[in-house]
Amino acid sequence: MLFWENMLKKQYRLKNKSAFSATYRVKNSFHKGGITLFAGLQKKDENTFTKVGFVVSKKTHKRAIKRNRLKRLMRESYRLALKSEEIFNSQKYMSLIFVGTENALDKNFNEVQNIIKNLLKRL
RNA sequence: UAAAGCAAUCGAAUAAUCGCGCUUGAAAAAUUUCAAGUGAGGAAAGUCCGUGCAUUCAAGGACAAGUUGCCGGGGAAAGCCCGGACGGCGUGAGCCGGUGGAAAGUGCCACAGAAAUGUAGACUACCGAUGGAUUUUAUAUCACAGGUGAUGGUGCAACGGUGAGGUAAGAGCUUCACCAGCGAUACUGAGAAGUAUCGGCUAGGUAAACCCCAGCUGAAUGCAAGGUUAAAUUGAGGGUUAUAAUGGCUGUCCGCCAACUUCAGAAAAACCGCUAGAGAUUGAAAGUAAUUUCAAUACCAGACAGAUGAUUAUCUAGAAACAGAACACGGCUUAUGAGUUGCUUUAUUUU
RNA sequence: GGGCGAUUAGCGCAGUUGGUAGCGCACCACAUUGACGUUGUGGGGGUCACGUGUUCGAGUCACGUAUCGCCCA
Repeated sequence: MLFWENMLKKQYRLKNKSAFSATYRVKNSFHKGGITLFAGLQKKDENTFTKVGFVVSKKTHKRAIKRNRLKRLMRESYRLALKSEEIFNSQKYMSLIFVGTENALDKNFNEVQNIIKNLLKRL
């Protein structure tokens, strides 16, 4: 289980549209501070990777740079959480999706990091 | 020194740790690791113009439709750029301008006003010289014929304006002075146009109303264009290997896993197009300039749930603006913090 | 990435050759009623999204900007 160190390369990302909609359909979600976490089904096979997606919709804000900024912050927070092994039960799920909304747009890195840690705890 | 104008430039920097896309090489072995290199903008934006490129239709001519509109030059082209003319704004450096034709034709010009385009005049008004009538020839008189367009509390605009002469009253009245506008001729200029002289005295505005003239344009769809390869049906996508096929789910039995129907999805993948170019940087030459030509140098993003981030320290204006490539390019427009450089103007002070 | 459309009173909408901006609901006042509602009469409320231009004069014409919505997989 050493793949944690190299997490967030392409292969650990959620990619297919079908996979996204499948995760949404489980309806297992948590919300805090403008970020919503969707979790998929529990794993059947321990050897498969947990895949992650980050979403900030175009309706959240018009400017691409602000949406990109939030996605990067969320991704970095998740990466650091993995590295420090503060991930709790998150690896039991096949997929996770973080959805950023309007309230999270102007937050800085520390705030986003705290929110994401909190969300991971609650899983 | 202050306030302005124009042009250009920059678009925070350095170090450490962790991390990402792409390319190349090596290892491992079939997607991982290591190393090296490289990795957003002046607007990448808006999609307002114009191209290349691709597919489909058409292919000759004319009309229609659209579009542009001072002159010359540049440019692949452009609602583009440069230089000039004219007009407007500013004390000035300078800035702004969709700037052909209203004397081919049509429409419109509310309200007000006598009248809104027809060299008008019903009405109001002035005159009664000329002719006529009354009368006594003259003088005088007139709801006469007629003359006039100066007069009219209008209006954005009233058929050139102001002053003088002139007349019965008046009038550009081929009377005068100055001004405005129109036409012709001459000269200057490549041309737009400018200057001078002469002429005739008037021709309202609107073409971002129809229109006329001149120039230009095959039409439609946009890289999600389009091409190649592979696969053929899922219920959480794909690949490889191994094992089982009286198997799996369940403690056991029943039941379910075929097919059909219904519901919910999906039509998924890989490669090409894809970045060597109406390019970039530097230098030289031609030109007032836009721009063009020549030489040298290097190859400098290419993703597809979509790569540039986080932390710390130094620095600073104290965690700097506007803002993120998605086939590519030329423009235009809009957003933008703090500065820096050059030239010029105006004002003040000192010498 | 590409292509369209809309913006007028608190809300929903009209507004053609450019000439003082209207309708319905809502709101306010009065009348009717013992009171409320209904009904009737009257009234208020507008930067015509914003800016620049054309014109004597722009909701209307032209150009630019902003916001909102729709379509193409």
